[in-house]
Amino acid sequence: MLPLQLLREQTDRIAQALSKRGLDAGPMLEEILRKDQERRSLQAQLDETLAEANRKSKEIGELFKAGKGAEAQALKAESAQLKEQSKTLGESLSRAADALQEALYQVPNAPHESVPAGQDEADNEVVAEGGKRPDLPEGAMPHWELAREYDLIDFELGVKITGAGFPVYKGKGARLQRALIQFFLDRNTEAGYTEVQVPHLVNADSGYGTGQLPDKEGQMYELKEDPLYLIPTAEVPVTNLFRDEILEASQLPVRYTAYSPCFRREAGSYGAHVRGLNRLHQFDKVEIVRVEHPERSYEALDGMVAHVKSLLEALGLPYRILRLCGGDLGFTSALTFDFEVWSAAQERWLEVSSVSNFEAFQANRLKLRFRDGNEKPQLAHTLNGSALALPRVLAGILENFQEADGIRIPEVLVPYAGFDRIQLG
RNA sequence: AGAGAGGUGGCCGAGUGGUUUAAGGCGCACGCCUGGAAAGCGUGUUUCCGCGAGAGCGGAUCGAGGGUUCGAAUCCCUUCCUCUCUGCCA
Repeated sequence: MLPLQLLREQTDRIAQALSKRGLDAGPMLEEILRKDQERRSLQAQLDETLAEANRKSKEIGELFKAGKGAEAQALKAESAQLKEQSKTLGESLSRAADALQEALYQVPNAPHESVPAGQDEADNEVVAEGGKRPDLPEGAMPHWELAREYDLIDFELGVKITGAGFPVYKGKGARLQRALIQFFLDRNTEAGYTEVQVPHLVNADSGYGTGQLPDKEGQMYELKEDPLYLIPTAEVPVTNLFRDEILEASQLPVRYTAYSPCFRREAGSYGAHVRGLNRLHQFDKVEIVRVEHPERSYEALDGMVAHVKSLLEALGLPYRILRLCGGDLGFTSALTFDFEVWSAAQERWLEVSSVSNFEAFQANRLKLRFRDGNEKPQLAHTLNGSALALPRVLAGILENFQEADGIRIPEVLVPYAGFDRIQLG
């Protein structure tokens, strides 16, 4: 949710920025400002009425104390009338406030100035490319065939116990997955991120805090008996650690990393592009989250991009970095860099990380602020990124490092995995 | 899951319907005092919203949400959480 003050003071700039999402936000913003005006006017009226009622009540108290019961009775009647008024005003005010809130929820984050205008992923800007695409041996296979060949992942078993999109990892497949998690956590820790373990179920307040709610509840699994959601990413619980918090400026930046499974309904997805590990309902991910001073958030974003890049380079995977265009940018993000790994056997890019600066958009919902000395609290900036999402990294490793008689394990993973090759027999 | 006790400002802690304008203490900030400091003294110190150029004024806020009342931290209802005991359990 964009801070209202920003919308008031920089209406044109925000509208301009939003146009990069292909959104004609002008009328929307005007409507919000009108609703804001209405709310403020009602607030002023209500405050005045309540102030009057407060004065009267105090007077009544004093009259009673002085033993002037009759005069007090007369004032009571007046006071009761004020109460009636304030009740009506209060109802109007909360309706107006709700309407404003709802309208604000509809506005996506304003893209950063560096975000290119564009409709969809075709308009994303490639900002870097690295690693070497392999020359695959004769008879190279996509990862889902490799997974079957070497008995690493059993998709059908997952279907039996849960449903499509819930794979069962076995043997070296499971071990490799665990190795990756630990490798990422270790690297993130070395880079200054503090490891945290957080709940995998969150309440609705947390969903609102990071922007999964309202309107996108269909993307999360929801429990039937309790008002809880399975997390679609560790971003939700980790960022919400700071909901309703006022930090000291000296506590910034906050840097956290967390491993978690992620649950996504992915309603409406189908076809060849979602085969194998390409798109799942449950997958593992290691996330990095930062809370930053507004003046340093873009510097922090660059640092996160550099860090994620170093992970892919350590693994030796061919990758590229994209700056997302307005049309492809997530609802809550101001600037996002996506990382993609080249899937040699599928001959396509697979997204393995998304690193974003949300500026004050999430902080505004979260009421996440910081205080510099004796200054008034102000909204912090939040950022997060995957470092990294497991399944597609696994797919990339299996496909890119396959050889005629086995699969080579990246050197940095060998100490974690306990083996350097996957082969038959 | 059952029974009981609780939830008050940055922290501790008083407060059973009306000078509570939330006592008192600690912490913190500023000032006085001092050669400098400590002590001492004084002032200030929740957050959000509205009005205002500002000083400031007003409203809300005692876990959350409703209610009773002219008036609620205080009484009633709902709900969340914490602690103790019992039960269950990795």
